[in-house]
Amino acid sequence: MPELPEVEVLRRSLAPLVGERIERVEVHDRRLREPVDEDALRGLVGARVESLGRRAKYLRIHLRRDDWEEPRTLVVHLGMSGRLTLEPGDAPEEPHEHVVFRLASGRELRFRDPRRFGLIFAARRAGLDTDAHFVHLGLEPLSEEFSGEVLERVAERRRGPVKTFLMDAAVVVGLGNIYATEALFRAGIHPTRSVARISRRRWDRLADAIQEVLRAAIREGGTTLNDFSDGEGRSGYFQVSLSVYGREGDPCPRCGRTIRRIVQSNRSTFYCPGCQR
DNA sequence: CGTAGACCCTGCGCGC
DNA sequence: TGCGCGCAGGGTCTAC
Repeated sequence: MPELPEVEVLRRSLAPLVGERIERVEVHDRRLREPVDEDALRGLVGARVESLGRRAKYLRIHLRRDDWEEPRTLVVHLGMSGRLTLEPGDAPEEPHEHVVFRLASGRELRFRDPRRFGLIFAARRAGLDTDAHFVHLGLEPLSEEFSGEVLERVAERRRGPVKTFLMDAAVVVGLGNIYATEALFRAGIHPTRSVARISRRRWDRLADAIQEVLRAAIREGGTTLNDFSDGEGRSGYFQVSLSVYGREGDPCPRCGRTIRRIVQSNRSTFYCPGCQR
């Protein structure tokens, strides 16, 4: 469900969390991508939310408590079907609500995830980037150091199709199936093209296309295909701006040729045979 | 070492 | 209407 734009939209929508204090933690089902460490989460009671961050598709909720020697961070990954919402405490419990944080204001932060590919854990904030979940991650695409030049340099050590390359978090983070697909359309690059056969000019175009599509999606509140919503339950609108993703058989918005679907590494890829070479 | 494929899990929409 | 199948926005582990 969520790629970088959706997690970023979620992060921004949860601004009202800042200053809140955790009063109680309920773990209803520990079976997620990794078993939930119930004790570690309950150890967060009494902590106050200081700020909200993001790395790749991971949301980071930074916490402080007076008697802690160092701050901790609650890390949430939504997997394919996860949702994190801030709700009034009297809202009815919904299916698959695995973890619920009761807050001092009476509101609740609820983590719901039907498919249970998501993840939630607490860690010390210091050195978080050397945690096993983060240490291997590649470039942040919306950062200063991201460019066609770096992409090209990383690609020198790699082979295989560019779509697979873009979806490898060791290369660049935050791009999933939708935005990797859309960025390639915008850059006019065929998804099966080998990374060894992409010119410097096209790497530049691709880096620009990645940043453009991510920024546009954030602006539109993310992509809601089925069930994405931000922390306040609002849907995104970027799905109407998708050019090729999910549009097999439709005419290409640019040239009118029929959009095709293929499978790469077990994932659907959509592209225009006219515009992408 | 890097890459391709299977796998984790539930729900939904489609065709019969 | 009911059922089986294929598919879904992610990440990790294994076998080459």
